[in-house]
Amino acid sequence: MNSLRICVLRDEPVRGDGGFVLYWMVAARRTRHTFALQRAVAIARKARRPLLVLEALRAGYPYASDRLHRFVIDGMADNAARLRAAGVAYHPYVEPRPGDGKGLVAALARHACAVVTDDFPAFFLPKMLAAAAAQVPCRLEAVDGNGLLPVRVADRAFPTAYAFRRFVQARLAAWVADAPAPDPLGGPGLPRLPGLPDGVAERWPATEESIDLARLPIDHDVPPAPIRGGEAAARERLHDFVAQRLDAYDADRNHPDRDATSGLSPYLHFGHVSAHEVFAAVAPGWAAPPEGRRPDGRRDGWWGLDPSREAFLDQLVTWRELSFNRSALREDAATYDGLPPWARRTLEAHALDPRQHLYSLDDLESARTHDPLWNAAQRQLVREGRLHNTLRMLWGKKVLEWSPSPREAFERMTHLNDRYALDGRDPNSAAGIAWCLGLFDRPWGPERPIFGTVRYMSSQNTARKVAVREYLRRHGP
DNA sequence: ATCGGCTCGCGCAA
DNA sequence: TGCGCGAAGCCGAT
Repeated sequence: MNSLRICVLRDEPVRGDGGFVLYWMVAARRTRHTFALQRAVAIARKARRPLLVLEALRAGYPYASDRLHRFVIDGMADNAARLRAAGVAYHPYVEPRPGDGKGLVAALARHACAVVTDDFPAFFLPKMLAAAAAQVPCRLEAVDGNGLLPVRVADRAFPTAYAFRRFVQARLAAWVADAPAPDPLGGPGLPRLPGLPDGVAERWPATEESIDLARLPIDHDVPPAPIRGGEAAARERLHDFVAQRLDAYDADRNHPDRDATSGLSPYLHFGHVSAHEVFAAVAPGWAAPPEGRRPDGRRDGWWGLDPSREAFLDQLVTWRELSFNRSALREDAATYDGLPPWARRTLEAHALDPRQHLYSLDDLESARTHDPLWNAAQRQLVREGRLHNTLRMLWGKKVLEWSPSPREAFERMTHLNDRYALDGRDPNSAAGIAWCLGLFDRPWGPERPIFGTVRYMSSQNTARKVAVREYLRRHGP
């Protein structure tokens, strides 16, 4: 495991007299293909101490809802089964009320040889980690298992996919070779942990899969999504995609009426599957581009694979990792102010243009606009927790067109996506939205009202280019 | 049906 | 300094 993956937040020797090594799982919520768990196991083996995995879910984080909670708790059931079978202590904890979990990590860390956790460059996790670092009295490491490349491998954020592709193409082969262990729990067993430190289980009791979400102070107006979360569902989804849909990905992925996308985004977001495992399933044995291929930033043919695999890997590697790189290196990544200067310039020059349709956030949230295709997209987001890629672009463009200002449009899109999308609050998802306002894109003439030179899209043209009849029917009122 | 122009910033070649 | 090129577009001319 490359040292760029490990961020030492508290640099102390591993305590020989600790009761266990603590892995505080917050982002890579899985037991396979995970650098963080692998690191925690390695420290525990060397110290000959048990491992304790704490998987926590707060109640008071932004947008906490039945939907997001259900998905994470599904994953906890998988992790519980796997870890308990491997003889590793596992403590799943869902906060009953905001703040109740305060002190749990510190209470465990007092007895720990060292603490390992996940490094995730977005949402409230960096702040939570910084706060925890002040409470943990022993060695604390945050492990970056987000992507094929460590998120901090570059020292700058890239402005375009083209520029990032050049960078990735020159380095990817080496990083692909440095993959996490498929099963970090394999090999010699660890000593068993006799029990949690006194008082911990009483004050912070373990959560059951059957927990009653209705009793939690979270947003009950966003019901669970129609898909199950967790590592097992993620793996099933991955293998189903590779077997059933990958071959037609290039031809079908942009067509809302065809069931052609991978649907892996929510699982990647919650760490129920790793980018490495997805990569290995899609491009088994891939080690390097064809002989003599230059890292020129071009998309086609670089991998030496068929067009469908190349198209999917461009999503998984170029676009996803571009957004993680941006999220880790730019403080303003998740804000309107983080848009490229040309885009802000042109949007603000048109901020006061008259709007033909001006909707309130409530109109948008309730899918009450004059545009049936947009309403269908919004209903898919609200009902299913996802939004087809092709329509997400159109969806965002129209939020810009129908909002009082570009800044307000950005806030609304972020709100709707973070609240309803299972993969909201993720760098990749956030970049997909910001793209609608010019991020990673280029200007396109002619200059238009509201958009300026930001790329324009119309529902009419979208419906002309791709079939949406079935989509409109399925996501009708 | 296809084509060019619209427009900006970059990386590289010269 | 010039040039080619880029997430998925749009529109009008041919």
